[in-house]
Amino acid sequence: MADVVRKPTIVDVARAARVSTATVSRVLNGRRVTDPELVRRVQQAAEQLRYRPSGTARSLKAGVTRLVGVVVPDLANPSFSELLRGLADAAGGYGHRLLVADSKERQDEERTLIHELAPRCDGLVLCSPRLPLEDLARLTAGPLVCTNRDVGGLSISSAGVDSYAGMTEVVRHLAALGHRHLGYLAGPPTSWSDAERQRALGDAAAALRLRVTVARAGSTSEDGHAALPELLAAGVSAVVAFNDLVAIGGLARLRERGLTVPGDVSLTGFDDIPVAQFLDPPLTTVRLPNEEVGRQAWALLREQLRQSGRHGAVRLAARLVARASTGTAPGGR
Amino acid sequence: MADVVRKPTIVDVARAARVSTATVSRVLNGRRVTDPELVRRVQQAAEQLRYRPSGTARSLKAGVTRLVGVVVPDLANPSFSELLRGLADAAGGYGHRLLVADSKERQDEERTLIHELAPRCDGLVLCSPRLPLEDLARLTAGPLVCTNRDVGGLSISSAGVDSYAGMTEVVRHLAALGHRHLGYLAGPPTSWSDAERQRALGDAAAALRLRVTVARAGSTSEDGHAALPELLAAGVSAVVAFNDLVAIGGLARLRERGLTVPGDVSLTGFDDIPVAQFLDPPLTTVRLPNEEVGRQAWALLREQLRQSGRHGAVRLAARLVARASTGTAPGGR
DNA sequence: GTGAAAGCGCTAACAC
DNA sequence: GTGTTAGCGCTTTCAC
Repeated sequence: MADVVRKPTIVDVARAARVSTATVSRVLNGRRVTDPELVRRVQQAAEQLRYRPSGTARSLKAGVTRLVGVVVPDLANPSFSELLRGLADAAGGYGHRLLVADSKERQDEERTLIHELAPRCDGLVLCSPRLPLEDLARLTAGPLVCTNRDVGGLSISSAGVDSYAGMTEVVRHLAALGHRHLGYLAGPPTSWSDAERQRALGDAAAALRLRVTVARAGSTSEDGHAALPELLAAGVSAVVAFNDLVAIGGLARLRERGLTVPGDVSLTGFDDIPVAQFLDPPLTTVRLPNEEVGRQAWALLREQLRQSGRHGAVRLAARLVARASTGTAPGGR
Repeated sequence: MADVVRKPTIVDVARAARVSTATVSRVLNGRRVTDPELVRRVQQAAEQLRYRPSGTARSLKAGVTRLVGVVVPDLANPSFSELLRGLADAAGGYGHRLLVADSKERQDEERTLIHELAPRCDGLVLCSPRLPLEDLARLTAGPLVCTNRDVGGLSISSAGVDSYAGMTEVVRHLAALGHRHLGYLAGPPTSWSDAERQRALGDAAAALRLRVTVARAGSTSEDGHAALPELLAAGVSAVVAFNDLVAIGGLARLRERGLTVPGDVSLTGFDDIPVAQFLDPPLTTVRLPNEEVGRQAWALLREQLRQSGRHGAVRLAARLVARASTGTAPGGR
């Protein structure tokens, strides 16, 4: 009448080794057990039964899960993959694993996921959350870190990149090359990073007396490819893309139109994804330390895990990487 | 003497609402509770205490975690991101979440992660595991699915892409264009997918009486960029890359050398990552349904979750996408 | 030094 | 219909 499928528990091991469950626990956790005979019996029984202690039971007993919940708008977006890698590595160093979920850029899904993940984790990292601030405010139950997102005056930790400064550099770079009319291929409407970049673009352009035309694109190459003609029609001499992927789509469209880069039109991206430097021409872009953002997110979460209420904000520098996709404006000086 | 930090438990809610814990549980789980007054009291108490049921306790009671452990060699690799997305989506539809870990292409790390994740999940998905077959065989404890990996005669489910057929198509395509000497930019040495592609390349080339030169590259654009000269020195007329990223690096190197594609040299990738079609020239490659592999992995895992021991194998078709990076061989007919 | 037993937070039989 | 209670698998006092 042996249960064939049931996983062996500590009781089974104890019975097989003819010791108490306490002893099994002690042996398996390296606590002091003097009698070598008992140690041997326990190890042998555990081995033979292929016993694995239940992580759930351990978590319940310990009161912590050693799990970090992560909500991402799009798992397939390279920027988030990099962030995830940094986060996984940093948290892993402290024995914490990642419970990852994809919100597919949808606010309702994001809300649902947050509520579902929170009770199963020690803390949450929300990557570029699309949720409005007031919703975020209601979440202040457990340890929480937001990345690349303004958290207003809320007592929420945040880690991110200084998109504003990065974009300012881009505009200055283009202005110095004589461009007077810039086109912007905008990102997802709910993205705070996009709002931030657009704000920097507007401010810097105003200060330098540049014209700006904005076309709604998105976050993929298809989006950039589709939206670029609108900018061309407006007569821009330089195209600033929300990110590298969008820039790549724009670049393809420019080629289709028989336009050369940077001869006819200059082009910039944002992110400096690995392929950016291998494009033709190599893409002028802004390097974002996404992996480091992930690491910092963990550092901030850890602070809260150690002492609840300790929140902070980290803003990492983004710097312009000038390559060959930008050049002097056609009619410029 | 109120504990400020302690999270409220079901007992706290029961006390506050002056009912039993069973009633709290029933109300919160939508079980039948007739007295509307009780319902109201419970809801109010739960609300006010900001009560969240412990996921750990629920898991322990239920005997399942609703968690799927996933081990990936490199989180930042686009192919894995796509697979992850498909897996997350499919599993999410059944209320399961992903516990993701990055092995950084290291066998020992992979082994460690498997042993750490297994006891915390209902099942495991190993993406392109680098571990030798004999190690894999020892893991046959819980539900397990491997992706893009030969599992020999082991009773392990596997989902993957037919790289062999895909690569065979590539070689035939190039042979038809008159190429007689192919160069291969090989992937990571421990990758089974690479071995499979290389085998197909060898077989097809032999059948068509083509010469093949292999250069060790890797999985990144840098690797392709670095390894390409070796192939040029050998005098190949077409370069076949392990994947698109490697191909992009190779493409950049060809341009640096003043060579045109496909005029002087033809080039192919593998994966059809989103940017492939936007390159100059658009890359001839093999489309891999990575997201679908993720979905199938879940389907196979679910089979095992429903009935342990039910394993299967799914092999998805990969098809050649001929674009402009391949053309007739320079001296060819 | 080892075993017995309490208890982590929850759900579901069972009793009333 | 609601309350009482056992028990999920583990760790860790507390007795002996």
